[in-house]
This record gives sequence, C-alpha cells and structure tokens, in this order.
Amino acid sequence: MITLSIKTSKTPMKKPHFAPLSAQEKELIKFFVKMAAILGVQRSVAEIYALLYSSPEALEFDVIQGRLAMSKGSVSQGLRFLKGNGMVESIKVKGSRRERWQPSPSLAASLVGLLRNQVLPSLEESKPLLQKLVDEASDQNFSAEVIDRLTRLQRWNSRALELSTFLLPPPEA
Amino acid sequence: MITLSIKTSKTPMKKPHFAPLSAQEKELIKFFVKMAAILGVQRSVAEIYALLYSSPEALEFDVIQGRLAMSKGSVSQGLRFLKGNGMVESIKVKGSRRERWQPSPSLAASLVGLLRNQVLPSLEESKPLLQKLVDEASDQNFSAEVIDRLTRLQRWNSRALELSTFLLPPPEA
DNA sequence: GCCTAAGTTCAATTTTAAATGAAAACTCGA
DNA sequence: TCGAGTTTTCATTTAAAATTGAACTTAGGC
Repeated sequence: MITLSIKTSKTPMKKPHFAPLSAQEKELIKFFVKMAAILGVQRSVAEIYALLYSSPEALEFDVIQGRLAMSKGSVSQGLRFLKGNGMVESIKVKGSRRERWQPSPSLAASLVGLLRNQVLPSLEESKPLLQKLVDEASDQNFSAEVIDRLTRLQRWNSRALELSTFLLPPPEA
Repeated sequence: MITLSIKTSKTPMKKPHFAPLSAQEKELIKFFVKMAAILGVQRSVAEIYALLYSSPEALEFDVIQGRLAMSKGSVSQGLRFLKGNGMVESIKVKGSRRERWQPSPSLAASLVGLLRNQVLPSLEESKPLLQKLVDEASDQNFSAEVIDRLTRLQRWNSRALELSTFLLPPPEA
C-alpha cells in the first residue's frame, strides 16, 4: 500500500492537532453537563462553557472545536446560545479575524441570564390563560374545589412572576 | 361487506367510552405541560396531573387512560412518578379493587417534592468532585484565574445545597 | 384457595431533540 | 474590491427520550 502526500502552497494540508482533554477538564465538563441537564440546557453547550471556564486564556473557535471533537455547527450554535444568555463574551485581537471566547466574569449574572430566558417567558404567557380559566370556571359553575385550585394556581403564577422579575431584572435600564 | 358482531357472556365486549376533554381541560393540560417542560418532567406525567387537578372527584385508572387516550403503561408509570414525588395520592373504596387518584392537597408541597428529587441529588454528588478539582488545581499550579473560578464554583454549589436543604427539608423527621 | 380484574413491567417502537457537515454567507486584511 | 479565512445556516443523520402494548404479576372478592 502506497500513501501519497502531496503538499503545495495551494493546499497546505495543515491538520492542526489539539491537546486531548485533561482528567480535570473531563471532570469539570461532566459537572457542567449535569447541572445543565437540570436547567434543560444541551450537553454540547455545557461542554463548551466548561472548557472555556477551565481555560486561563480565551479560546478560538477552532480550538474549541478541536479539543471537544465537536462539529463546527455545534460550536457555532453553542456559542450563540451562550452569548445570547450573557454567559460568554468574545474579544477580538487586532490583526486577526478570529474571535476569542471566554466565560463572562460573573457566574451569578450568567445564571440569571439563563433563568430569565428559560422560565420568565413561560410564566408571562401563561398569565392571561390562567385568568381566563378562572373566569370561565366561575361562570360555568364548576365545583368550588376546582375553582379554588385554579385560583391557587393563578396566585402561584403571579408570585413566581413577581419574584422572577425582582430577582432577574432585565439587563440595561 | 358483512360485519359480524359476536357477543357472548364470555366476551362481554364492553367498550366504555369516555368523555372527550373539554376546552378548559385542554388548556390546563397545555399549561401544566409547559411548566413541566421547564422542570424536565415528561408530557404524559403533566397531562395526568392536569386532568386530576381539574377534576372535582378522584379518578380511576381506566378513566385517566380513556380520557387522555393514553396507554396503560404510561398511566401506570406516570402515576408512580407523581406518587413518588408526593404530588398525587390514591384512595381506596371498600368493595372495589380499583384505586382512585387525586392531586395532593398542597401544590407547594408537590413542587417541593419534585424539586428535592430533581436537583438535590446532583448538587450533593458534585460536592466531593468540586473539592477534588480545587485541590488538584492548587497542587498542580493552575493559573490563579482558573483556581479562583473553581473556588467560586465550589462556593456556589455549597450555598445552593444549604439553601435547598433548608427550603426543602426531607419529609418526616 | 381460586380466579379474574387490576395494575406493572419492559422490550420494541415511535417520537422528539441534538449533532453533523457541506454549502452559503459574511468579513476584513491586503 | 477581491478573495481566502471564518462563521453561520439548515437539511440530513444520529442519538436520546418517551410511549406503547402484550405478557406477566399481584391483589382481593367470591
């Protein structure tokens, strides 16, 4: 069997190899993946965040992709999600077109961003629905027990909403 | 085309039909399904809980299955999950082998039961892992930045754990 | 103590969510 | 402005999760 390796200036055939994950990095990834599962965040996103979190310097797209052995699509979508929730930020170095990524400095702010986007919308859009249900139940002579339950549900929703908007105020003001 | 309908005492051919879901019931089911999604609880479980929640009287297994058009397996597993988290309870009527199901009286207690089982175990089992990571990072001269991040992570985990065990004490004492 | 209604189990199936990667789109240095 | 270097998009593939239903087990009325 003969293997030909052609190398021209047109096809530099650069095949950068990235350092495999260390034991510590693997463990931290496991941890973030587990926590992410609780919050309903996908594994690839957790892996990216964990890698950035355990890196002393900001990382380039390629490095993230290479070290996590993940597709470009997943890295791109994962970074977009993390950025959209204020969990990572990118910096640009002059003379290079590549962005470099690092976790946002405040872990608290990151969690807040995540929660705000995950739970607030559902709480908000349910408010009118619950109101309608309570009204209809009263009008249509539902049992007192059911009306009571629905009313309590509505109260819970309102409280959760108030608490959330208090704890998780929107960014900027 | 000829259709034969054979009916004997051995095969009573009873085909109980159940009332279709009302508009209100459908809406409430949607609401619970949405909330359940946030908590990572599956749709069939949310549907069962929603149906019980909107019913003035306790419901039999068959009725749940019939009205939700759901398989026996899903009803059985769903009720087990809900019962295991203290969200529903069954009552037995003398002379009948069927159990009748209703939501637990306290919605708050139900949520507490759910959260305790969903998040506490992960927080607890991560504690020693994080400690190990912090120790190793210090031993192996990781960058100050990374050590600091890991330490903050550990602090967060501890605080969340304390808060959880305070807010969600185990049942019985 | 039978016997059957009632409920459970779990392998197979269906459904849903996530990851991939080739092609398109964008971006900035030259 | 051109074009290679980057990143994004999204149809397809793959993987994970939920549901089904027939076989099995259990419970309790007779």
